[in-house]
Amino acid sequence: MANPKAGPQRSDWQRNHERLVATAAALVARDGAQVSLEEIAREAGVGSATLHRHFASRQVLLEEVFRDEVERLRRRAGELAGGDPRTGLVTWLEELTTSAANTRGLPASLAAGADVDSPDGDTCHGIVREATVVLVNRAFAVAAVRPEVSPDDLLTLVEAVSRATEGDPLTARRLLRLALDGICP
Amino acid sequence: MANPKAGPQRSDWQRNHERLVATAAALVARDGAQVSLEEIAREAGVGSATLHRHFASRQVLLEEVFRDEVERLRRRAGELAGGDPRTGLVTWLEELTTSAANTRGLPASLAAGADVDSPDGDTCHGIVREATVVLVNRAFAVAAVRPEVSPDDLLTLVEAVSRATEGDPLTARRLLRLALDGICP
DNA sequence: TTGACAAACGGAGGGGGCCCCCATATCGTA
DNA sequence: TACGATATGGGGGCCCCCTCCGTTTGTCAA
Repeated sequence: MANPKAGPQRSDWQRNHERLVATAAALVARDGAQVSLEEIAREAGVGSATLHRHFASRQVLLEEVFRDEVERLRRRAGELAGGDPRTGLVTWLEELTTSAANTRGLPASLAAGADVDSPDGDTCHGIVREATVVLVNRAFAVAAVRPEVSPDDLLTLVEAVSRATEGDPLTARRLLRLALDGICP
Repeated sequence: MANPKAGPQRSDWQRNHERLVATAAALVARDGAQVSLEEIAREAGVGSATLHRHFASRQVLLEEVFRDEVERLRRRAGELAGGDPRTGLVTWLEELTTSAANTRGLPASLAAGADVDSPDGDTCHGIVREATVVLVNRAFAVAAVRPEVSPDDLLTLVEAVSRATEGDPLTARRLLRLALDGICP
């Protein structure tokens, strides 16, 4: 239904789709990822059946809500992959954490996306994961990261920290630095 | 209602209270902290009104469900406060993380408890927090921890990691060690 | 322009959850 | 045993998720 490969849809379909995503973005930003789907439909001026026809699950809707921000992050990772591997990875993890802590609902959505078994490029979690893998591998190559650390470890850590500090990017950033540097002197 | 200072309650009150906590413990262990309160009441053989009369909120019920495990942890912290400050703190954080990751619903309950403004000794979060403060202060005294690290930072980190790895204590432990030691060599 | 068909819509309802009201039942005691 | 305080639970209100199905709307060919 929300299939990007599908042919041209009717104009009302497209209009409603956009209205739903925009409304969902606003309400998720205000109330978090658990906001009522009924309320999103009401606010968008469509019946709840329409919402469910467009998005098979809450997660599918959230994926679309956060797609732009995640695309921005992906491009940023591309930039960082051109510079110093160590700085690049650290900056990436910091900016990812800050973005997630700043974007209500994103940490929960990224974490939920980790449990879906669709190709990496198809989910927000997958996109972030691919970017992280690239930057971690570059850091590995110059021994800037402990060898026993995996990209998924780092992702779990980032998602955990940003979820625990949702709405407080400064604390999120501080906790991430703590984890990166270690607790002991 | 669930006030421990209250005088002797009627026997049926006490019986139902115990049944509810025991049933809640079983269902939370099976399904997590979001299990339906109606189901707990049904399974315990009481009306849902009775459940709400005994526990003003889900959080109050969870506090009671996890009280024993948290008391066990508190005692363990007391033991650890007698040995080496550095080892004691690290062991404490590891065991706390492992316990939380192993106990379905506990991470969520601890995190939720952080937002309640009741005295530290009254909530599971508060009890864990007091224990952590003691051990962190001992570690501070021998400079075994970076001075900019606060007990609440460590708690947030532990709660975040254990929540993100709920049901997988090995990963929880690995991620905690990572954070304690730092990501880079 | 119009007519016909596929595509899309939305109200309504079933199933469930949370919480509370109040008529009823039970416990402890005199 | 009878009485009053204490505790119970069914049922209802309200909201949520999701689907069915009768109705509307957009599109395109004639």
